Amino acid sequence: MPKKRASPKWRSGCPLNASVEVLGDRWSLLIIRDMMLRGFRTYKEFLESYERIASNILADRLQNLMAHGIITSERDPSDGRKLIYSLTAKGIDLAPVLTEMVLWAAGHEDTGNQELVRQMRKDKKQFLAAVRQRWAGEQIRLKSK
Amino acid sequence: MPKKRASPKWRSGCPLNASVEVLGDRWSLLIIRDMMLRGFRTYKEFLESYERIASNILADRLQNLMAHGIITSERDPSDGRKLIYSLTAKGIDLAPVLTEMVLWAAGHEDTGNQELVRQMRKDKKQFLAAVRQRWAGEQIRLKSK
DNA sequence: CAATCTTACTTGTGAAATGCAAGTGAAATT
DNA sequence: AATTTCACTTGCATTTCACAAGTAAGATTG
Repeated sequence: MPKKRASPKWRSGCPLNASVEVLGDRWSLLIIRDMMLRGFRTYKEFLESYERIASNILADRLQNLMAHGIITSERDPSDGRKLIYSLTAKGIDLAPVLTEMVLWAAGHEDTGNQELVRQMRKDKKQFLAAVRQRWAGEQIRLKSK
Repeated sequence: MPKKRASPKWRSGCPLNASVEVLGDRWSLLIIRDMMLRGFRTYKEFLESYERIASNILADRLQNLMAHGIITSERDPSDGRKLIYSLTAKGIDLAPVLTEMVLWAAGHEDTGNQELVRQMRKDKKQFLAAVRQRWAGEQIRLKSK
């Protein structure tokens, strides 16, 4: 179900172009990966992720993802400093995109994380269902502290 | 089947990161779309594609895609000025990635090209088979001129 | 409850990527 | 022989990115 355009105008009406304009940079999809696969939900967690995004870029990408309705944020009720970021339905729907990108690279590049790849290859549908399941509750997991 | 790494080192071993490092810019996937879906095969065709890539960026992206084994090039036997670009098997294997990106955007953004989207939604497998079929011959189609 | 620490950012600055216009050389066409 | 086409380069201005440092609000500590 198409919605109003997030940005005033696309370079073109091609849906692939729209995806590229929203997600075609070196960080956005990694942030989504961290949320989807690793359960990261705070700025600090993203900052400390392996690829070492710069803090200003992270702030910018989070704003962008929110502006496009892919994630939302809310205060952590148990710690007023924290913002908890969540995937929206639109964000969760990126799971198939991430899956295919992972499988492509795993098949053609020298990469690691074979466990994830095995799981994705074994049963793509089930993997996607698991991601949806994980985010279905939408309750904020508090750190066990 | 993992191969030797194209670039000396990735930011991380995550396959998603590898994909993002190779394809995570605003043009590479559009070039692949033009080849895969529209049958474009020359520099001039890419240059004149709707989104208007700059000539120096196009040259750079084609080099990059070749360096990563996603496309190859050869002289047009019937016109020594032209280079004919072709997708490799690795490039063709990006079809599922493109498909999911198209379906995601078509479902969540206000985009056009509904015919393509309908076709992809109707039968994803068949659509992928058609792309493979189209590129299976690997013969150079000469312009009917 | 004041000092310190955490968290989520900003700000400043240099480096790199991008975009635009114009040019170049080899091959084809007229 | 002159012109056109093709696949790029080159030069330069603009934008984005990256790194380091700083800041303000809220939480924790002694």
